[in-house]
This record gives sequence, structure tokens and C-alpha cells, in this order.
Amino acid sequence: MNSQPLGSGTPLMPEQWDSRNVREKFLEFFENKDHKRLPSFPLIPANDPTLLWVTAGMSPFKAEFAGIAKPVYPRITTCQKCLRADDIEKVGRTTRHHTFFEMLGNFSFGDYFKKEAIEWAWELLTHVYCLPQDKLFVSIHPKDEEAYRIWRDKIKLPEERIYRLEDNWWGPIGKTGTCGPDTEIYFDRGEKLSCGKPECKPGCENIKPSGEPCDRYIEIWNLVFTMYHKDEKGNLHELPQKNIDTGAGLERLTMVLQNKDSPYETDLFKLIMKGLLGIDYPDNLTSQPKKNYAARIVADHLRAVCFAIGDGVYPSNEGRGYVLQRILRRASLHFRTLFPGKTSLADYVDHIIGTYASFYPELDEKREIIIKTVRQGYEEYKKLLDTVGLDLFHEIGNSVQSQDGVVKLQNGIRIVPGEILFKYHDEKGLPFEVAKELLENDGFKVDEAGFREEMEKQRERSRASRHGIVDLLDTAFENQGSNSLSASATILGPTEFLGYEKTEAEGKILLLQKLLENKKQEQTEILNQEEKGILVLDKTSFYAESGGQVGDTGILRWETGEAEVLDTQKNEGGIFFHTVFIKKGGLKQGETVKAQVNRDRRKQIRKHHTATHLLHAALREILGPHVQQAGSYVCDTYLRLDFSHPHALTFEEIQKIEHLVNQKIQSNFQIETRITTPEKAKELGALAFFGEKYGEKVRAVLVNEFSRELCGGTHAESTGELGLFVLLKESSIAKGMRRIEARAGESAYQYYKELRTFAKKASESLKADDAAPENLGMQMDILFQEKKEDEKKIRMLQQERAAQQALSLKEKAESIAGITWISVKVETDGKEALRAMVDTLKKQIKSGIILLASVEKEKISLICGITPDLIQKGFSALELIKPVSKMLGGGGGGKADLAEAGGKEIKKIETAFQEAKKMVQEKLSVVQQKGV
RNA sequence: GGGGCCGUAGCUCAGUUGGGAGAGCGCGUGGAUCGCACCCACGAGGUCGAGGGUUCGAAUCCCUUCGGCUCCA
Repeated sequence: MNSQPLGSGTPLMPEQWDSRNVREKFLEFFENKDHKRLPSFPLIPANDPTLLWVTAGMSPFKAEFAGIAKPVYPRITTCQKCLRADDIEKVGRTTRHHTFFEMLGNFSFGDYFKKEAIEWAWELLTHVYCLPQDKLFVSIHPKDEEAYRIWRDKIKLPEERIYRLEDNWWGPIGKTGTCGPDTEIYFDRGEKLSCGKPECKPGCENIKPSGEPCDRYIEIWNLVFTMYHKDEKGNLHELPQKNIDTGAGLERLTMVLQNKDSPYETDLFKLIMKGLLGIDYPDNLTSQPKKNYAARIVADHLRAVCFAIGDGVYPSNEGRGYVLQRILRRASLHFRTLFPGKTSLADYVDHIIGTYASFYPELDEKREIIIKTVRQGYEEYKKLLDTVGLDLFHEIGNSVQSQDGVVKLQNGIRIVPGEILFKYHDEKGLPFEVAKELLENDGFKVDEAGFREEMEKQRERSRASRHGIVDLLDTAFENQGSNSLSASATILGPTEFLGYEKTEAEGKILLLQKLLENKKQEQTEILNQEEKGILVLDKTSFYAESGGQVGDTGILRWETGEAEVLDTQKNEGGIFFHTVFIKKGGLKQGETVKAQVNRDRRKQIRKHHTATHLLHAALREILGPHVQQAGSYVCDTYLRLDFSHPHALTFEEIQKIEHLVNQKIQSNFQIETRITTPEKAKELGALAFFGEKYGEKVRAVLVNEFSRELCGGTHAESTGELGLFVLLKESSIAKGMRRIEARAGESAYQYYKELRTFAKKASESLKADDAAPENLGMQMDILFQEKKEDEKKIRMLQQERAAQQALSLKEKAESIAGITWISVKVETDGKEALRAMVDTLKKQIKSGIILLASVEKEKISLICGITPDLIQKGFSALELIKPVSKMLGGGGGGKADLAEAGGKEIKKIETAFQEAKKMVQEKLSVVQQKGV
């Protein structure tokens, strides 16, 4: 045995290890080891569009791990909420899969490494959590001798409890990037949970006869040593900065500490399980596996749903909204089997909030919108299942009657094929399980294999077309490999930004790169005239694109030359990159330049940025607090704001919003910016959105009582500066997401001018009184009405004329063996008139064949009508018109009683008529012979 | 990121290899009736989501686009 004591102090009894205590002890432990304790980041990754969710404790620190951002603290500890839907099918069946989970972690950025990480992990587990040492096992990567020695020599863990596992290696996420060995700590839960096979050991992946995975050795902590960079050839390069990234799943740890068989039995799930089942879980549930399964799914999923909505995600049909929708729907489905009645899933949101709000206050703040969203989602889904279910029965019912339909008969059993079930799943969202249940209740069988096959095909399609996602870490290191900008700049540290106070400043060039034809960059000492490049200054007043606001443009001047700044960007590490074009002279590395922002442009930009804040506040005031900004774009000529809202805005709402913003502009409020702490900002009521970076200081932008937001952008000094605000367009970008485009300041005035010019021109051409725009609408209504009436009149006149013409046509009738034959080229006004003529003639001649042609715009229109008695005898207008139109260089179609056709060769009309007559004669003789 | 389905009268929808824009409900007028989700007759109401193309001819086929639904990753 090892020499370490079995824990210090008094070990807590299992029932005392309430999950809050588990979190607190972890964070407190690392706080005492000089870690900065940070609150959980939102579930939505900041500044990283490649990721849908935070899926691990380290996600919020990706940039720091990649070395492209300087960590604010060298040591951090967090309890991070995470969401993962990849293994959603497994949730409920196992004790280890969750859509929502919490990760306890300690992180080191180039500070401590393996020795401390392992020693502290062991200390926490054995001295604080007081887990019995003989139940703990570890695994290491086979090549990680360093870790092995630490476990064996420092911790004094017996060799036989250290396993070497090939998969104890983390990363890289893509082909290249950071990676490194890890070491995992397992807890032995006893033989009763084992797969029973002799090879059972930590890392065991055997499946038990019950279908569940082997649960004897459960991994409770993973310590990752990110120390290498893998290049394209697969070679590993040791990193100068080695990091520690650890993760201990709260659910598992709590389960172990409370000595329970599954996380669902811990206090994390106590409230919700009791609510759903009415009993203290898992009492007497062994006899009801279905109920057990459903309750687990609902409990797990509802947590994910509450937290996701709490962080501003709403169900939709794409992106993270879709993931949420899927989870919400799966929860709804299983909830329905638990409560077939009128109870709503939303009634259980409080059980989740009750469990978590003390640690995650955002749940409490968003309670109303969470309940509303869940209720709506649940109702919608129930309705969808009902209506689509009915559709399915309708289609199948019809097909059974028509015999050749979709349902197949096999030995007298009606089988619904997989394709149709897949169609209902794919297009209408009817889950296979639901369809199966419905159909089987009605005596059908379903072709499950066929369904799975279709499903696999769809998966294959999606996978095949999937482009490799470009990961933040990958690109960072790829760039580093190619000696790129970001990498070279990392050592520089953040650029000092002076742009809030002034638009002109001197700065020294720290880094200079030339932009090559192939869009790549190359380090250079000098940029010559007519060349394009990128440079970093020690300080600058140029705003770099962020928070939706575009980067500044302007001029650089130095003793011997001048350059134009085309754009300004920055990286995760706060380094500003100016894209420049040298107009005059040469620009050398190390030179001091005078950088002047394009002031007019900046002025217009800042007006639009302030307008964005006013618009956002107005939206919340008029539509409600559920409105949350989801993204924005602010430039000198317009602004765009994406926000959550369930449906299109009415015209009245749009007017109200525009009006409110303009009122605030006219009130001419001073705009105040305050640098403060995140806590103070919150007290002020400032809205913070995901995408905020952690740090000591935040910048709050306040417009009177009306708008308070955290924002790093540049703003007007007072609202009056905006002059005018025009809401241009409101549209949808996804379910539950709307977009507004608007203009402010000079640009809004420009819009007004364009509008006035347009209105003037329009009213002039409409000859409205005094060319007054306000008469425009009325004038147009009148015109439109008149147009309609005129069209009607024309139609009537044409019909009248056609009827009259028809009368005169009758005179041209010939007789072929007793039946009337009319073939005439007429002057008409379109096809309508031709049809009217045929109709009139048919009525008048009682029995006969009519073939008319008219010419319009060099094209021939043909029409042929035959009276019903002759159709009976075997005549067909269609058969007659086809060869005729062919002769005229066209084609035609229709039915036996009426057919239409067209053609181009006008000269041939008469001969075609002759041919047609011949055909009728021939047909007639055949018919008459038969008749005799 | 990749698919599938749907946009036709105020509403729910039909429209069959391209050939005369329809039904039910609702609405209006007239008639009948103590009354009913009553009945009868007549009528109004359509840029067939938008734009382009193919064709003698497009609601229908092709392309683009907007909007909605849905699945997969």
C-alpha cells in the first residue's frame, strides 16, 4: 500500500455530498492553489462560429490553449455547463450519456504541468472528497513515462493499478493542431456492475448482456497534457508553452460520492424525477423499464432545454436552434408517454430551475421565457404529431383501397414499406417509433429494415458532402507553421487602442508583412510604393472590426510617404492588423507613422452603432424582453440587427419601433460610457450577450435609462447626432429569428431624399394633383381599379365580338357527307376569343367539326372543337389538331372535345386546312363503313 | 454544411405525361324559416409567392430568389 493517509479531516457521509458541495469543494480547492475561479461561460461559444455549443470545460479557453490569445490568468478553475447532442440516442439507456452536463476543471496556461496536476487531483480526490484509495485506478498513455513515474513514485500508486491505454491521447481536433497524452482516473464501483469478463479493467468497453456498457470502472477525471503540435506530416513538435486541461464530470463525481448506481439517483435529478414519477427515484421502477427510460430522458433533456433557452437559444430549424428543437422534441415525445393527458412539459421547468438556480442564476432570470418557449414547443410538437399521423393514415387508407398503393400484402399481413415511413420522418418530422406504434395499433406491420436503410442513405449523403470544418486551433497552428501573421504577432501582446478618445495618433510599426498575389503573406522589412501589406502598430486609434462594427479606414503618413488604410481587423489576442496600400514612398519596419482615421466615415459608423443600441432597446420595449440580439453589422451606410422573435413584425409594430427610436434621438440624450467591473455593469442593468470575453474590466454604454449594454464599439456623443432613423426592412433568417435593416444619420437623410425623388417621379407619371406624393396611394388605387374594370370591359367586348364573328363564320360552313365542317382563318383577340367562338359555333351547328386559326405576332393559334355526337363516333379534336399543327411547325394538345395548338408557318394555313378536311373525310368513310 | 417537402380565393386544400383556374368553409345579395353548424338560387373574391428560361402555349418543366415546414451531419 502507499504511504499517503486515507484522507484528512472527517470524511463526509454519502448523503452529505450534495452536488452543490461537490462543486464548491472542487472550486475552493483550486482557488486555494492560486487558481482564478470564474463563473461558467454561456453554452454558446464566444467568437467561434465553427462550434455550436460548449462541449467541454476547456472550450471557452480554446484561443488561450491555441496560443493565439494571452491568458488573463495563468491558472483558472471553473464549473462549466456543457451541451452535447451527438449521442442523444444513448441518453437514458446508460449512466454516462447526457445532453447537458457540468464539467469541473482546472487549467494551466504555461504555468504548472503534469506533476502538480496529478498531485492535486489525487489530493482532492483522497483528502477532500475522501474517496477510498483502493477503489481508484489510473490509466496513462503507453509512451508517457513521465506521468507513469509521477503516479508510481510521487503518488506511490502500486504499479498494478496503473494501466497503459492507447486511447489516452487527446487531439488534435482536426488533422493538425494541439494534442498530448492524458491520464484518466477511474473509480471502481464494484463487481456487481462489471461485464463479468476476465479482461474487465479500467477503460473496459464491453457490453453487458443487458445491452448496457460495462460500468464497473467509471472514469471520473481526465487530465490532459497539451504539449505537442501535430503537423501535416503527423510529426509531433513539443510546444514552448505546455498547458493543463482537466475535466471531471459533476454528474459522475456526485454519483460516486453519493454512492448511487446512476446520476439520476443523485440530488441533481431528485426534484425532477420525483416530479415526473411521483416517487423518490428509483423506488420500485425495476418492473417498469419503459417508464424508467422515459423519465430519464425527459429529466436529462429538459435540463439541456432550460439551460439552452436560458442562454438565448430558441428552437429553430437550423444550427444550434435545431439541436435544441431536437432535444425539446425528444423530451416532449417521452413526456407524452409518461403523461398522455393535458399536463405540459413546461410544468416541470420549475423542477429544473429549483435544482440549479442557486448556482446558475440566469435560469431564474429567464424563467418566464423558458416556460413559454417549452410550452409552445411542446404544444406545437403534439399538434404536429397528431396532424401528420392523420395524414399518414389518410395516405395509407387510400392506397389500401386502390390496391396498387404503397402498402404491401405478405401472407395476408399489411406491411407499410420503409420508404414511406422515412418520407414521413424526413419531410414531416414523424418519428419512426410514433408511426410504428400508430400503425401497429391498427393492425399494420412496419418495414423497419427498409426505414433504417433509407436513414443510413441520408446519413451517408450528409457525411459525403461534409467539408472539413476549419477549427480555430487548426488555423492558428497552420498559420504558425507558415510563419503567418497571427503567429508572429502573438509575441507582441495586445495593441493599445486610443480610438475612443482620438482619431489620430502616432504609432510605431512592430510588424510588417507583404500581401502577395496568392493572398498569402510574407514577412518583410519594407513595403514599397503600390504594394499592399499588413502591419501592426504599438498603439492605434483605428477601430478593428468587432461587435458587428466594421474596421476603420484612413491614412498613414510618415516623413517620406503615405499609405491608405483599407481595413482594420484584430485577432483573439487583441492585436490590431491594418491592411494598407502604399501610395507614396517606402514604409519600413520600425518606422513611426501618424495614423489618421477617416473621420467622416467613423462619424457615420458611430451613429449607426448607437442607432443599433436604440433599436435593440426599442424592440425590447415594444415586443418584449424575450428579444435578444443574436448578431449585428454596423457600417457607415446602414446597420443590420438579428434578434430572437417568434414571428414577423406587423406594420404597426415596425412603425412604433421606428417612432420610438426617433423620439429618443429627438430627446438628445447624452451617451455615457463607463469602464467598470462585470458585476457593477450588471447592477446597472446592462445587457451582456454571449461573446463577451472574461476579464477584469468591461465597457458599458448607457443612453439615459433607455438603453444599457456592454459594448466595445464607438458611439455618438448624444442621440441627437443621429438626426434621423429609418427602418428599411424586416425579414426572417430562421425560425424564431428576425433581421432588421436600418439607416441613420446622413445615410437616413439620403434615403429620404431618394424616396422623395422617387415619389415625385411616380406622382408625375401618374399625373397626381400637384405631383404630390401623398396622393400617390390613392391615385394608384384608382388606377388599379380602373385597369380592372377596363380589362373586364375588354373581355366582354371580345366575347361579344367573337360571338358575332361566329355567326358570320357559320356562313362559311361546308358539309362533308352530312356533317358540318368549318375551317377558317379569323381575326381575333387572343385565345379566349377563339375558345368563345368555338363554344358558340358548337352550340349552333349541333353536329360538326370546327377548326379555327388566328395569327398574332407572327405566330399561329389553332383551335379545334368537335360536338359530342361525333366524339362518340370516334372523332377527336386532339387527333386532328396534332398533324395540322405539325404541318405549321408547331405542336398542340388538349382533349377530344377541344384541342389547342400553335404554329409558325403562316403561309401554310390553307393547305393545312385542306389536309385536315381530307383526314376528316377519310375518317368519316371508315366510320360510315363500320356503321353499315 | 448537405438533403426532402410545401407556397393556388379570406381559411383548408384539389388541380392527374404542359392545353378552358376549381371544391368545401367563409363573405355579399335574394328567397324560405319559430329555431338549429338549416336549406335553395345567384354573385363577388386569384399578379397560382417573386423573377428569368424552355414552348405555339406554363399553376404544371428548368434555373434563380423569397417565405414556411422537416430530416441528417
